[in-house]
Amino acid sequence: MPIPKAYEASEHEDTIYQQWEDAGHFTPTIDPNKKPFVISMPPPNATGQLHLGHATMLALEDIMIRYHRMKGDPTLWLPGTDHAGIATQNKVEQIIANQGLTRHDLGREEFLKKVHEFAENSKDTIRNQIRKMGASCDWTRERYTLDEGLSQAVQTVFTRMFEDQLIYRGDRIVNWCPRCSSTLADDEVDHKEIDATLYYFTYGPFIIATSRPETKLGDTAVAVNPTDKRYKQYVGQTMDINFGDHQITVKVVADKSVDPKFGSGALGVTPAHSHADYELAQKHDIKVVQVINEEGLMTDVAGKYAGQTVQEARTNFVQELKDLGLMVKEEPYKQNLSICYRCSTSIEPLISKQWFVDVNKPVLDWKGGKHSLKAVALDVIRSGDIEIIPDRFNKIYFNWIENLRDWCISRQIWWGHRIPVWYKGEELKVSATAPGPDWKQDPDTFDTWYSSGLWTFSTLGWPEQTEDFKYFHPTSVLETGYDIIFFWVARMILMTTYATGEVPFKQVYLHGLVLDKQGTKMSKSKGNGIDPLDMIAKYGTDAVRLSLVIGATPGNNVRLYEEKIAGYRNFVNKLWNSARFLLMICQECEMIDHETPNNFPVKSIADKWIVSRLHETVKDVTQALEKHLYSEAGVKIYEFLWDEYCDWYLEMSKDKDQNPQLLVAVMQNILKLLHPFIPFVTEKLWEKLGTGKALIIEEWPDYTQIPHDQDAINQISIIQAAIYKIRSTRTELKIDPVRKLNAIIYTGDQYLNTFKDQSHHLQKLARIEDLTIQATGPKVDEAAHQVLSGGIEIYLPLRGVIDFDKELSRTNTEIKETKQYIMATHKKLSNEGFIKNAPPEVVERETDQIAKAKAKLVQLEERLEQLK
RNA sequence: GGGCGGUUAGCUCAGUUGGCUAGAGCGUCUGGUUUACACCCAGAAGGUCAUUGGUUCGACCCCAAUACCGCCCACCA
Repeated sequence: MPIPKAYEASEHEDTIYQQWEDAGHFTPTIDPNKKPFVISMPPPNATGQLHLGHATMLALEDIMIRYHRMKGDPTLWLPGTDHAGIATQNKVEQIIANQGLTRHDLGREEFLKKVHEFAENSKDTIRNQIRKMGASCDWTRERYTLDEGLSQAVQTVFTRMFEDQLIYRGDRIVNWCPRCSSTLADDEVDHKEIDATLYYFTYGPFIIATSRPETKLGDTAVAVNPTDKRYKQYVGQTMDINFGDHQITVKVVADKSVDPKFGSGALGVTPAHSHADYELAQKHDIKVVQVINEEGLMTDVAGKYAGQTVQEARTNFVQELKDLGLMVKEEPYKQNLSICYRCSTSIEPLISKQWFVDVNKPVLDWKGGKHSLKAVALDVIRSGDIEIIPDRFNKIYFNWIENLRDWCISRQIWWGHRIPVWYKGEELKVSATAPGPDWKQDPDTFDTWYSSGLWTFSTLGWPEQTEDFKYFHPTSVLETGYDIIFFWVARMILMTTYATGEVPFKQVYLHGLVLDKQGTKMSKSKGNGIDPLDMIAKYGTDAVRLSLVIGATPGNNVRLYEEKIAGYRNFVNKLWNSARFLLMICQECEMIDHETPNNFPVKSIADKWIVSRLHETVKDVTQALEKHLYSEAGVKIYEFLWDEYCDWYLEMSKDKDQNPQLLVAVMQNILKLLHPFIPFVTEKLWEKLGTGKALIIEEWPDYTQIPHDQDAINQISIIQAAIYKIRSTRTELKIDPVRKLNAIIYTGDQYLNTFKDQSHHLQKLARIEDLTIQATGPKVDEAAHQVLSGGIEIYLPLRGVIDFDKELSRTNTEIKETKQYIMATHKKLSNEGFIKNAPPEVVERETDQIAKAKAKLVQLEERLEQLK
């Protein structure tokens, strides 16, 4: 039974996946004699849906994984999910908000139960969606950041850092999100430009400018530039400033960071609510007064404004300043507002007691010395222990690490790993469980990235020295989006080098963002998003995978649109149908060799040609994959299948010298090369055309085992050129494509045998009835005339059909073009520098080309004479 | 303010050690039921490779500057 005419992806994919998984093909065998290939899957958040970013990640990683598995490497792709502290908690808070509830209404325990339920549900969804993408990851090793073992790892690392005094608790200025009621790390703060007002008002003897007048109620200093003559007299003084009945006391300090040209040149310093001011305060020993609390309300310090929101206080205070006649002017001002990366609420910098990781303390044993986390994180890239692809991200990474401040790791949200610290009065103990009665645990949880920073090794059983950890760590490649380089990649490097003394991975491959056809970011609000699952349902996973991989280069964004996916669906169908054709011919002759792949029984020149081209393709694809050039590898095999195997070899096979064994042998190799890219359709076809073993665990082709014959390539190329010429001549002369023509070809001596051997292909593919092939011969009247490079002449006798004026002008045009080419090439060849400096093979090629063009020109000119 | 990326056919993009007369898919046009595939086949039209200068025997590719588009970091109150 022939297979159906069109490939219906949805009918096969789930079954095939199930077969792979049931057969255990995703689980590697540990072999101490072999070097493993390992990827830790970046864990999707346990919050819901697979999006195109995940799809890209899965497609690329699955290509790497399948390629290495076929190469015979013990290959581990470890999947999992991330509890995603703030993100997940926010999601659930939104859900209960619909019932008019807050997490505080439910209480910690009850709320966490709800989040847990939600996350478990999402995990199921995500797991199935990862399977839909065809990801061949080892589900037997699936992990979740809140698993028992991973929590153990978190506690162990915290304890060790605490003992190394790398972790400290202290009052520091932090980024506070009033809506999340939590701190955020510096890189978890986004920025948004807004139209704000810059207020200038009288402030004792100064006029100061600020966009946040309400914070001035918490000022403890005024800073001026040391060179600023206007204010020199005040420096060092302490003075009281009155706003009506409200008084503040400020110290006047000089600091060169103050720009005398901005505003009035005098800066009101609010150490508790600005990072920059906080640093000034540290430097000049300035008092810190908190005027905004953790709910975003004014504190008692603000006097009559106490209890008001920041916004209210601003409006009211501005009004009061105006009433008092203190307001000097208001200017429109572009302010770069800090907002929360999870809920877009405006961030309040404030002072809070939090846990920090010291990134500058040299406590880490690394390459025979003691170094800071920061220093090691820089060293691993500088020394090449870790390679970032593309390497332009090195600079971005260095810049971030170099400017890294101590990392605030405590969060006031509930969903996450609890900080393993207990208090009893003034006493403090680090312990996973209560050290005894009356001890109270720190209410805070860890920054999500603290636990995901351990992902490559916590998932392998660390802190136990498990067989998995010893064998599979460090991992080979970390593949992820460039938008996550700071959040995650940098954190993994910091945490892993500290905890294990190893790098987490040897290479980092960064992919770009998926954008729509106009190049804008896809988002729910814009409605321009493409749901990968819809596309899978419509076009099949294989097509979706190709559309995300081909045309994408590392670190660069890709645009995705439905027509593109449809195009790759067509490719998948093309493959299906070429296999269908093989099955039709092989069914009769039962000639499929299931036993000895890579046996290439060549008979004809065309056979030698396709095998040689297969050799080149296997080589190109393999080398591209080794260099992480996935798009290029995909394009190469795409073109080989469609343009050469189908359009030429298959067509040539519809003839007397059909060679079914070879057709199948080549197809088997094509299926292998394509399998990492489009695993489903290739596995399906392998059932019919393969060896009986599953394709997923077949051996990757070795091009050195495939014969290569340059002469066969040259011979077929010249035949193809002749066929192209005849076909285009027909179109130009508007000859009915169905009509058979006669042809006379003068080949010269070199190609006489080639043309004679291949005459049946010429006849068939160029639709030639009577074909005369000779080395030379007389000019033919009333015929279309074409000359191939090298002087091979083709006559198509068309008595009464040829328009001689047209033929004349066509010949003239071609003569002109050929002359131009000869002149350009001649110029190149008569340039001494070229002969001297260009590689010999380039010079040789040019010499050869000019000779061929000259031969062609002679023929064309003779023809012109004849036409006149 | 600092840094990065992009600019190649109507659209989306390839073009990795600088060397054939710059390519593909989609779209357009002309034709086409040939031993698979109309999700197909054959052919055609369409490009001063953003601009200017430099290096080189030779530049889409390297360097410098400019313009426009996009992104990241910093945060001058």
